Amino acid sequence: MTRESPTENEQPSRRLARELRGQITAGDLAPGDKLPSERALAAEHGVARNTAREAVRLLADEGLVTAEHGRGVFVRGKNRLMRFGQRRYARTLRRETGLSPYRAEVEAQGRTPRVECTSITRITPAPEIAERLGIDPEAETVVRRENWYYADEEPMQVGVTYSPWHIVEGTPVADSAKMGKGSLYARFEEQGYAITSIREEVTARMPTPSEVAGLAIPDGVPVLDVTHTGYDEHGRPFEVTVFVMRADFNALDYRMSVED
Amino acid sequence: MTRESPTENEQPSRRLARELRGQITAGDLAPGDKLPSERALAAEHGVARNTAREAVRLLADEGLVTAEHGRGVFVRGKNRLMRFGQRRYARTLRRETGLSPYRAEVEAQGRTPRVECTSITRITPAPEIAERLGIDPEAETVVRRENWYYADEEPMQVGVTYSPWHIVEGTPVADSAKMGKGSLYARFEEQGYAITSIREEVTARMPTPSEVAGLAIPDGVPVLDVTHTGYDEHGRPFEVTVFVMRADFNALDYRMSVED
DNA sequence: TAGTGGTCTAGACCACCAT
DNA sequence: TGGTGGTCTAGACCACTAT
Repeated sequence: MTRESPTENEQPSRRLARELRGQITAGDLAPGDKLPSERALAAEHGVARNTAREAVRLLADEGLVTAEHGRGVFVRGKNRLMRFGQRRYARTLRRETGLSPYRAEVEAQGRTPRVECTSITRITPAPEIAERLGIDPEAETVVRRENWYYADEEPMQVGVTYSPWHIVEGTPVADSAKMGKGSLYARFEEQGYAITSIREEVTARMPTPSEVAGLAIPDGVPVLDVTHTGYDEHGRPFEVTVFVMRADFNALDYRMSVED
Repeated sequence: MTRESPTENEQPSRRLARELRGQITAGDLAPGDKLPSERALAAEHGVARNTAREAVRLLADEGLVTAEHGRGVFVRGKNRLMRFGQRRYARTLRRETGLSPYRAEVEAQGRTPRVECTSITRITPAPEIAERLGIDPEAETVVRRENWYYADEEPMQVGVTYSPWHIVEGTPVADSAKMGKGSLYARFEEQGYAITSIREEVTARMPTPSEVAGLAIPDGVPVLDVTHTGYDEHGRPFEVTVFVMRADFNALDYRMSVED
């Protein structure tokens, strides 16, 4: 599969990257190990520092190493993945643990979860949101609720939930002071909107500069972009949540039957 | 959300990147437009060529532009997404159209699909595969079937299917000459394995060098990595397929009910 | 303070593309 | 052929980290 033999006329930066990659995959450089400094690599291999730097950049783009300013370049470990699927919304999970699915998943990994609602505003929905909520964006406003999800104080995900104003007006969903414990979906259920079916549209992309800053995303790590729509027992959509997750820490796990 | 105001002490490369990004998002530079050459950008903004180049690299990493050797740097258009979900496996789709779900999706977009099976081999499965197939990797071999998916001759996905030898021995699944038309799942069904439920584990990552080469993936485009397991009516797994898809052309669309 | 990565300069040559 | 991006050199200064 992966061809790792030297090519003729191979460029110095590629050659150096290939050598380092080999040491990483062979285990000579283990996760957490520090690579030689760019200056040392340059001297040892008889290239300019910028060339050694380019080699390191290639590895960073592949997600194999992470550079830390002033400290060095380190081999990235395999990260524990948090897996989220439709069980995220299961009622039994909420009833048995009293925990939101995010908290349950993080605690299961022995880490400390924290969820912070950073803003609740009332806005005119973007067309994509209004379309999924089945409302007229010019006639109805929505409540926009931004949640940040941390594990051991490291940011993992951002979720922005949109819900029609007429559904959440006066409820805890629209007022952080009244949210209480447990899942957002418990609050929806109390308002008569029990989540019964969902749609999840998944894609991946590189993070925007503000996402890099907000989620502290290292180089070479993409994000999963999940647009989730929740439907009640009558098939009516009542909330859309756009999740942005670090792809190196998060995965999705769906199990479903195949319809005829 | 996105902060695009100049910062004090902003670095020249970031400043130039921000200006170009602004022109792109404002529409002054439309999809398909060519950016000024690196040398022109450098001269116009009074920076070294390497600095202009760094600015372009930042935009490429965000997926906003693509550099084409010898031609120039171009603004990337929004790509049509092909959406795949559990309907991919629905029997009615196979029966009504006689097409594989991939072909159906691509034709629906007015493009020309092609699927090529590049290799069929019999191997000892990797532990992750054996685990999902519920077999002992030391006691049983699997058939490995590699399929490449194209749209207008542009590679979109690779899918590698693993199935226990005892299930596919002597069947068209293990012999490309006998495959015939239609979906692989039609062939499985003929062998008594009707796909009834599925599990899909989704994550995203940057492509490996060989994936970059094989799928012709531009800079700054991640891949979706989907491990799919197919189960028959008795809940027994009979095939695992690992899909690698360009994230800028592919999306996943799942609809499912939430269990109690 | 010494060592690290981050950025920048001002050149050079090469590989690719269109004309 | 001229213009483009791709790479490389050999320096320089800055920002961050650890001691």
